[in-house]
Amino acid sequence: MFEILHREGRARRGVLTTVHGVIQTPVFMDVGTCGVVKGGISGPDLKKLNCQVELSNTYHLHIRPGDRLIHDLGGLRKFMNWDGPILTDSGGFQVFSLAKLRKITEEGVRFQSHIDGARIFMGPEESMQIQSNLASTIAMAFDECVANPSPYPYVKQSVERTTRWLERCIREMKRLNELPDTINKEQMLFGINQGGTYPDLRIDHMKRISEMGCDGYAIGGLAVGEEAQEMYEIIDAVEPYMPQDRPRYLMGVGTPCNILEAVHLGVDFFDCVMPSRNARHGNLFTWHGRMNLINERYMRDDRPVDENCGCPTCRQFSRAYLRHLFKAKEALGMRAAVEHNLYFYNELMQRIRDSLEQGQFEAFYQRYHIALGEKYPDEL
RNA sequence: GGGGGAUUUCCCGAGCGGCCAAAGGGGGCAGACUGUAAAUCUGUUGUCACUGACUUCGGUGGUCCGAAUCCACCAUCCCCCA
Repeated sequence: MFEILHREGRARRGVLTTVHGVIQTPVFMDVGTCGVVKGGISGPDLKKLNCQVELSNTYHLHIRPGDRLIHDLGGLRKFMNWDGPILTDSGGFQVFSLAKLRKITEEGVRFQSHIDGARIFMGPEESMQIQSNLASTIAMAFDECVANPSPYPYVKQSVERTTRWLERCIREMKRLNELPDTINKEQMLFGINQGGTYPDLRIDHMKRISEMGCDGYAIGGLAVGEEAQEMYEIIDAVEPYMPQDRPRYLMGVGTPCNILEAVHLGVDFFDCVMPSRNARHGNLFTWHGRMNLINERYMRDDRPVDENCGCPTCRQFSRAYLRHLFKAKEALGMRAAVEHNLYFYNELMQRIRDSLEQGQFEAFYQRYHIALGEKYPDEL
């Protein structure tokens, strides 16, 4: 159940209660596609980084090690030693990202495994079965994520199919939650809004799925090719049609600025590979903007990445040392960088929540919505 | 003492008379990354007054219209025989 504690403009400060714990929103979910956050971050590590929700992926875990195996070992939470809530993505995004390796029909999607080329079929029922086996807290509906821009007629028929797929997801989940060997019989289901960059398709679709009684609603298919401004316009257009009493999740987004803008527009849940991926590439997020750790200017810089940051990395290592670790391709560098970025993202959300509780969100938004996107200033 | 082979731009290494400021790696520098086929990808890497000019391929001299490429000597390194 979802409860809204405070509002400021369209922004919401809420609490989602789940069988695996309480989620304070707005929240960022740390992405661990294959049952681990890349860079060597364990479940207990995530706790120290103030992670509330871990996100894993249906498609990847189905291919390896197999969802049945994970079921037999007690579910993904036990498997990866993470005792908090998990959201599993449905494989819908792989319909987009593995475009060269798949074929879509009404029934579902035929993928060619990116690991060994084996043919895999995934439709709404299969996706729900896999997610049920993984026993995540929240399952995502199986959708088609379309690249932006895509032609109107294609997006229209794709969205209609995604609606029919949602009906099948709901039916299948109901069935699975009643089976005796289902680990999490309270699994929640979030529906996903699509419609590319066309406001009318977005709104029509949102109206349709909002009547279908999902536990939450996601906006998918954004940050996949369109300009940020266009993304905000879509959120702005769709948000009024999203149920007030359900969490809203903007899938795969994004930069700290994107998140702040979207909270401002009424979104509660976020996830993105950006903090972990950029960290692996030496790119760190700070309150002064983005720092490229491998830049020459940090060679002799004895200071932590951010003097005011409480993360394990900033408490232990200098910029110069981290730069050295990156240059030497040492695993510790990546791990330390990922820890910093995840801590930063979770800290960002904490500060957003605090500001909402204090009625100061608008001021917070004005102060940071530009600054967070800047390049780290030379004088610092 | 005799015979043979090498020496290329930061490093390794291709080039064996014009299309060579010189392939390809590595390293360096910078950029990208948005429900993760991503410890990946892109650009750049002699100098400058940069759609052009100048200096560079161990050194010095030479052959030729033209040399990193051919010749002579010198230097350094490696291998083989004594």
